[in-house]
Amino acid sequence: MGTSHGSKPTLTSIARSLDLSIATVSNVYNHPERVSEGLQQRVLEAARKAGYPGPDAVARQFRRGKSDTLGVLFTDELSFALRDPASVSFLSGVASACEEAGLNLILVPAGPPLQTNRISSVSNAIVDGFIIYSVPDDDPHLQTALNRNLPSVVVDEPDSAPDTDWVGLDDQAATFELAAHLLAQGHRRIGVVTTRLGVSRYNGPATEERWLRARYAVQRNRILGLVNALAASGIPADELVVEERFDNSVEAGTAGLHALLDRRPDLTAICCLGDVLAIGALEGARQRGLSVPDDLTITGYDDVPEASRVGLTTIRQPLIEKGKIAGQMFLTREQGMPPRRRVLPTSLEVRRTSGPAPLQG
Amino acid sequence: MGTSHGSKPTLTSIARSLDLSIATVSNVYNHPERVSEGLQQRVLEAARKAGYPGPDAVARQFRRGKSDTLGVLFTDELSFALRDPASVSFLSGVASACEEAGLNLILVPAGPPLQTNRISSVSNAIVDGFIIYSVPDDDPHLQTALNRNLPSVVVDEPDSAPDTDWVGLDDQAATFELAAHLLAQGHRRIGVVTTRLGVSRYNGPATEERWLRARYAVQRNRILGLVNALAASGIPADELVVEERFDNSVEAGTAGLHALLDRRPDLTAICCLGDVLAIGALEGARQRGLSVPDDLTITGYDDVPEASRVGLTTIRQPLIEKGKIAGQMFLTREQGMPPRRRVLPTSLEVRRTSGPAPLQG
DNA sequence: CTGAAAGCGCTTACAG
DNA sequence: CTGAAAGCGCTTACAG
Repeated sequence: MGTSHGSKPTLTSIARSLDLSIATVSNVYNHPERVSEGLQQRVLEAARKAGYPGPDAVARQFRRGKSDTLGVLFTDELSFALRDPASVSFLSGVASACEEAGLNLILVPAGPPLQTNRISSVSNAIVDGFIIYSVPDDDPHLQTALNRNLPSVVVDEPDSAPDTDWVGLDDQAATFELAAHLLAQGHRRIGVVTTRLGVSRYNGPATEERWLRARYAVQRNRILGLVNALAASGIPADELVVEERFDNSVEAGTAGLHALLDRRPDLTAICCLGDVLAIGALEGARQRGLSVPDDLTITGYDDVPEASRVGLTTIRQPLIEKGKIAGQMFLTREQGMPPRRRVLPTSLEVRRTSGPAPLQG
Repeated sequence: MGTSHGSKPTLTSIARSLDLSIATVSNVYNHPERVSEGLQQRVLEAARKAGYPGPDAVARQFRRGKSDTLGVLFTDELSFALRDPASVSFLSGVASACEEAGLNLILVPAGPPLQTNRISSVSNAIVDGFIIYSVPDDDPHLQTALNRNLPSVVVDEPDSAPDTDWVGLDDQAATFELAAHLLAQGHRRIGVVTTRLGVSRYNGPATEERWLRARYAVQRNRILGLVNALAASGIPADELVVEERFDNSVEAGTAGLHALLDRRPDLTAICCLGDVLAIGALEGARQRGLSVPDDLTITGYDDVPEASRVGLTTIRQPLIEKGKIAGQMFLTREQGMPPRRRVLPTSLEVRRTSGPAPLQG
């Protein structure tokens, strides 16, 4: 294309070459109805010849004061978040809402810890607002995002962020329902595989003290729900064996199951606090020659697409819907509106990986 | 936070309140080493009090001329792309590369057709360059992106875009290998389930004429590879039965398998041109009471994570790696460099869903 | 170590 | 239907 003689074409250079005002050229792109047909054609033609791709995006948004872009803040490395089908389904819902509204979507990793006055990704992202997805309590990036004073909605965690909209689940109630199901099936010795409870890498048993102080509200509430249900049946909290894995991966689920069963071979049910972990646990059971659910019950959480295909008993949450709602909350937020709080329904999906507790050998 | 008396704080307002130049305040954020410790503290303190979140992102990037943001252009609705684990793995690789380089990632849907001089998402996105992911030949959004004269890399399709880097596979060679495997196992009557060959919604049989003209290079080349291999064994092209589905989903795979088998119950192998379709086809076989691979061989393409878990015979491509390479190509592109072309290796993964052709009944 | 000045490219009232 | 002018908030040489 006929670019390249001289400097980059701009609105100004096009206007000058046609002996028009820059306002008119701008109008051709922004308000074509204000410009006569003939002039429009002349301008577009000149632009084409000059290799002018239309108004510069940054300058435009600078002037207009908005970017038509929504930021999604992930706690984790992006590449990790994208390996978790639950996050991906959520994101897909956000994307639907964005597309309808003509918004672009920018993925912002919380990434490495902040330096005090260095400009981070979160500060640097050009967005009209944030969706903050599942971030630990007191995350510094969360603060940074909130400081920008843009309309934001928090998803899942932290469970109370001041002055922002929130959408998430009642995790305690949901796991209570799961526990009730397991108890009804005769399970008494239950193990839990959870993802990280703290921000630094740790894999191993999690004491009650540890999970009670977990910086991730979701995991904390899920375990709490389980414990409360057991307590209601007279099973003390320290009966619940919890194994923690930093990563949320299939491999972590397999490893978690082995760790649990090595420690307590008498467990009859393993509750994984995410489907990906559960799928890994299923593989672990296979490796040990245990048949599911006859020898061992395994459950998940989230109901990702693969869960139904492998027959996983799990707690369903409306992942895509959650993303759509988060997007909508952003779109409908208005100045001075009080923060909204939206609790989404969950349901227990009983499938093939859970069954009655085996009789004691 | 103590905002809200008067207008939004800016670099200028902070500078004025401290009786400093704006350059100094800017330096506190951008070049702290140029400012004395004491002054830094004073400025940061004043900023905190005023609720100033640091230099405005748009203004900053406007001035600097770069946005530290990479755009990924998807052909499809974003929400669809995110439902395809192959795209997601790819994206995850791109994200890795971006994170290392401190880039943000913006997801740009090609979305609805362009109006001539209206500003589209692609024009409006604030990015330093594009990764163009699997877009049909002659896509107008591709043109728009390329017109911006930003460093861009095309992934998979179209297979020849002028003046841009490209990364993808040798799809013909890859499917040739697959066909050779099937032929060796005695398969002669082979069906194909492909995703869309054109841009408008169509589900049904695809004639040779149709797939030869497919606007999606990937599908075209995969089918061509199959046909060539069959031809080499004396099986004419029109022996290959191709069923097309617009969506790339599990459901489409199931429907595709049924359509194929309703039409030609004597098929012994079904090649799905994507793993998600193959997973759906597996379900279809189950519904028909066919045992895989004894009654029917089913194969996929891509080797997404779930493929190995269900034992799917498939062609493996390095999805995450592909994303990383695309990101790296963008990062390492330099002015005046000739376009680079990177062909990634594929390999046939023989697993449990393929086997010898059943003897004729 | 700190400051005065230019200017990035555009859109938007407003006037004619 | 077209144009002159202001100004969005910042960073960067450059000078002192």
